[in-house]
Amino acid sequence: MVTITDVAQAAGVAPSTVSYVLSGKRSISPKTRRLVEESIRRLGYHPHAGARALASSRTNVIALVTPLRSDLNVAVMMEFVASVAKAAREHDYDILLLTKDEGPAALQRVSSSALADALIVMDIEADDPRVPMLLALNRPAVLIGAPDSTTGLTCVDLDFSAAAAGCVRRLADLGHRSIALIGQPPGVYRRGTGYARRFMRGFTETAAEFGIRAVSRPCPASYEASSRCLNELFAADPGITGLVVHNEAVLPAVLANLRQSGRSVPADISLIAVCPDSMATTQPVPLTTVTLPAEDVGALAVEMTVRQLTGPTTPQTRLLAPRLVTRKSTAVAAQPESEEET
Amino acid sequence: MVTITDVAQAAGVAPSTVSYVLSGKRSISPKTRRLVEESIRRLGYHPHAGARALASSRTNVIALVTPLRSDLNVAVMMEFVASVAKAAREHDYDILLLTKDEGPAALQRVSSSALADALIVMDIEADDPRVPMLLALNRPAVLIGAPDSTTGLTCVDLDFSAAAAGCVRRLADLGHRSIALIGQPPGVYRRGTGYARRFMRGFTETAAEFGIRAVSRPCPASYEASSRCLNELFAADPGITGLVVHNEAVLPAVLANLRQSGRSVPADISLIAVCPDSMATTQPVPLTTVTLPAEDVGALAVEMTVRQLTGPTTPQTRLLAPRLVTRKSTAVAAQPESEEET
DNA sequence: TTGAAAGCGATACCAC
DNA sequence: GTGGTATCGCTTTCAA
Repeated sequence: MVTITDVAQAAGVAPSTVSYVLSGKRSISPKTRRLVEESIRRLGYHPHAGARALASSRTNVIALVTPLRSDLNVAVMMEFVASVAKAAREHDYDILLLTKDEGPAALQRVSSSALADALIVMDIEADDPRVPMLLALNRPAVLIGAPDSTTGLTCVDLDFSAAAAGCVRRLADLGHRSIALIGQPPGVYRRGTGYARRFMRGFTETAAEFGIRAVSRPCPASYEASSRCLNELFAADPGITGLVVHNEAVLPAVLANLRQSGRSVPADISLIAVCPDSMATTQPVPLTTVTLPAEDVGALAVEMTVRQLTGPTTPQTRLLAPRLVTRKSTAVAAQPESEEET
Repeated sequence: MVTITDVAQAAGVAPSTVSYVLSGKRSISPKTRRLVEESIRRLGYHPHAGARALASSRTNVIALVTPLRSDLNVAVMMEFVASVAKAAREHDYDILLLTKDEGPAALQRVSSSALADALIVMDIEADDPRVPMLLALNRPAVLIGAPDSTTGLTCVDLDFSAAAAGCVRRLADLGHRSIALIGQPPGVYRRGTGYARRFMRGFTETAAEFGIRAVSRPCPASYEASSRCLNELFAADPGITGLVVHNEAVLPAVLANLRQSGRSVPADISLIAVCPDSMATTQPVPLTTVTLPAEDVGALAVEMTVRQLTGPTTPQTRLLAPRLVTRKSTAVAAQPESEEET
């Protein structure tokens, strides 16, 4: 193994000098710098992470806590994880992967054993057991998502409320007066996962503002459930012409159902999906979607983490704007028979 | 911060004794053990990972290299990652997450800086640039997947060849004499990703053994591409009654296409999909699938890693058997008119 | 601008 | 069965 001493000897300087060249914490003569850097490269020196952590109390590792088994939104989840991983590397941090099932104790363990300098925690529930632990740990932390009470917490999230509002506004602008939302599986709301609730609330409220009828329903991830859900929605309001689907898994099922029941998209029903772009283009009709800027969220989460690591910061919650991408599943509402044309 | 010395003092023993209680590397009197364990719990002691790594040259971390951005098989990928993470924790290891884009240099970095004791590398290509690096590093490593040459490597993978054979056999048993395969996107084959090739080869070869006609085609992940692909397959052999889809992304698209072209599943076409169970049940017809035992693969990869860490082992490649789950998308082939009934 | 040396918190060897 | 202590490789203070 190549140590700092080896490098120092090769360069004819003291180990401390090598350390300073690496850290940039004091000025080094150009000549010495050259010498040291040369030796580092020649010997293929990489500082020993453990030794460094021990001496400096910093690991350059961020723990990422993510719900790996959640069937919901696997693709979206993955995008978050990927963007966090990428952003972390850009700041010279590595990612230690913890799963949500490990619970609050895992946070404790990682923090106390100095495995990571900071934590990024995903899939936050309304009353998440990991939150009090996080607060107690007193380590830099960023939540992706937000619990009911965000006091003392730094949170980043998509503005799901705005996403829902955007969907409703678009449908309203197209002349739809009766719209429906197919939501996430019931369990997601039951657990109080923030984004699902916020989306549904935003949907209902914005519809109210626009004075249009809106019904919504959670929907389990199976074909039958989605048929049932769709039927219930149309039973509740037969005049529905606009549909928002906030449930990736049943997206193909919903489209198949609509077709089978003789409703064509977008002629009869305008549909907006909340999903990654990749899913939008593998459906029979390219879907108008609200895209969740996972890339930005990940980058921002890392940035806020690094900022906390660099100096004191004040807790804040930042909500990112969603993007509405228009494709071919939305159209102007058919003229209702009751209204007369001028 | 609570150190081993604090615990030792609280328990009235030497630090080394605490260390031995923890590691079990020498016998401890029941009384001392109680005393020490008590103090550990009371003080909430967790050994400092860096200090431990420095003194013992072991980190209890496994680096997992995974292609986070690959659009293909996100769900399946995630299952692998999840199962590796879970299995690792069961062996008291943590996971350091590296992405494939970081390339071979990342392996080098992680190994040289002693961030991890071993590596698990996913999504291996025929001539993967990470493989020579892995060989050079001389660290315990397990590949999930396999390159062309596996000399000196420990690999775990699904037996995609057997998976394909299983599909063909099933279709043949049901009386289908003309079958087709919709494969992964062309890029996957071009990169020489082992599993895709092995599946396609297995498909063709087994069909030949059974003396039935088989055509296959890669398929890009878009609706249009999948229509085109389907058309081309039927153009190549209008008599196709059995279809294997080894491409999650276009699965809904293929089903929609079949329906639109008036072919019903399973009456006219028997379909077997290679995908996670969750996708099988959100389609209009519950799909007969070949399920990839991701859970087992992850567990086995970790186990083989840990074994290497524990003692000397001989390189070996292990292929796991796929599971064929019968649902409702497969049926006995319609009696061809040309053959007469007895 | 650089060097010497004291820790950081464990492990594991050597004594007893 | 237990204790003392050198050691791991690096950072950072103190001195020059």
